[in-house]
Amino acid sequence: MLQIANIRKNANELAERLAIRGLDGQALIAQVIELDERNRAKRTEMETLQAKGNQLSSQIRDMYQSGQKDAGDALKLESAQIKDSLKSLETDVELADKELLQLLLTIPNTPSMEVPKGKTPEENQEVSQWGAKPDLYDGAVPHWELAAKYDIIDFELGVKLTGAGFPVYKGKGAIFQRALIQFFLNEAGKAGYMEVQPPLLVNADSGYGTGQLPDKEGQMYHCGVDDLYLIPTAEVPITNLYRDVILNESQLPIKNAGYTPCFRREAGSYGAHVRGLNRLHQFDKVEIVQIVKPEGSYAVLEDMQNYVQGLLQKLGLHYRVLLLCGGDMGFTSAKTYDMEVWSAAQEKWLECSSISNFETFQTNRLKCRYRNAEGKTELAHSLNGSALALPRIVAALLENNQTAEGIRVPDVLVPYTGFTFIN
RNA sequence: GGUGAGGUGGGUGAGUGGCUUAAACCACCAGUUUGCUAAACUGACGAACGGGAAACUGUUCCGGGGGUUCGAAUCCCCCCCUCACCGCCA
Repeated sequence: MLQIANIRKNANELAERLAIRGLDGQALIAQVIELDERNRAKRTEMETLQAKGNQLSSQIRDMYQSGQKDAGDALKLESAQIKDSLKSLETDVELADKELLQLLLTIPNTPSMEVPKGKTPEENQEVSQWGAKPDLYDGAVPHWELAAKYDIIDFELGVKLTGAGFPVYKGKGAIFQRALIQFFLNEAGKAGYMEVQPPLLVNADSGYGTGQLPDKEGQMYHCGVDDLYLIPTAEVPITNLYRDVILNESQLPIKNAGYTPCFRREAGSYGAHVRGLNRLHQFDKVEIVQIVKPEGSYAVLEDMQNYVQGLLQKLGLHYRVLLLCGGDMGFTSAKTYDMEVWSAAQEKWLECSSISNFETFQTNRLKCRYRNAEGKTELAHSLNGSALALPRIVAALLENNQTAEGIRVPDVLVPYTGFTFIN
């Protein structure tokens, strides 16, 4: 959620930034400011009256204590009248605040000025590419066929147990997944991220804190009996560790990493492009999260982005880095890089990581603040990124490394798998 | 699931209707002094929002929501959560 104080102060800049998403920023901001001005006038009126009432109350107290009972009784009447008029003023202010809040909740984060304008994925900017498309041998097939051929991932079995999008990993397939998770976690540890194991179910407050609620309500699995949500990403529980917290400046930057399964309903996305591991309801992911001081947050975004590139390079995967255009960014992000790996047998790019700076958009909701050098509390900036999401990495590794003899395991993973070929 | 006890500032925790501007202690911060991984002393120290150029000032906030009252952390009602014990159980 955008900060109202910031909107008041930097109206033009924010309007311009919203326009990067293809929205009418001027109109939105103008609407907010108009509501805000109206609300503040009302609030001042209410507070003046409250002050008067408080003053009367202490006068009444003094009179009773000095034995002037009649005078006190007279003031009581006046005080009761003030209370009456306060009642309607208070509801007015409450309604006005609610109206403003509702409006603010519908406004997405303001893109950073470096974000390209645009509305569709085609307008994303390719920043860089690494590696080259592998030359596959003649018998090369997509990963879902490899999965069946080597009996490492069973999609039908998952359908029996649960439904589509819940695959069962078997044998070397299961070990391969576990090896990747372990590799990603160890790398994160080496890069200074503290590992956490958060709960996989969260309450509604946490959902609101990181912005999944009310925006993406339908995308999360919900346990009605206990009113809890299955996490769609570790971003939710890990970032919410810092909800309602005032940090000391010396604690920043906070760097956390966590592995969790992720659960997504993916309502409405069916079709050929969801085949195999391309889109699942349950998948594994290692997530990195940072809570930092505002002034350095964009440098941190670059660090995180470079860190994820390093992982892909160690795995030897051909990838490209995209700077998302305004219209393709998530609701809460100010700047997002996507990483896409090349899937050699499907001959297309697969998104495997998304790294974003949220500036104060999440921390404003989370009330995640820190005490700066002057001792003032200030909202921190939050960032996160996938490092990495497993299924599409697995898909790319299976497809790109397939040979007539089997699937070659990348060197960096061999210490974790204990085998060099899936065959 | 049963029974009981609780929810107060960054933390511990006092506070049963107005003198609370929320005590005290701890932590954090600043300073002084002594000097070796630090201690002692002194001082400052809740948050959000509003008004003001500023000094300053107003309002709200003691789990959440209602109510009683001129006045509520304090009294009443509803809800939520936590802890302890018992039961069940990995």
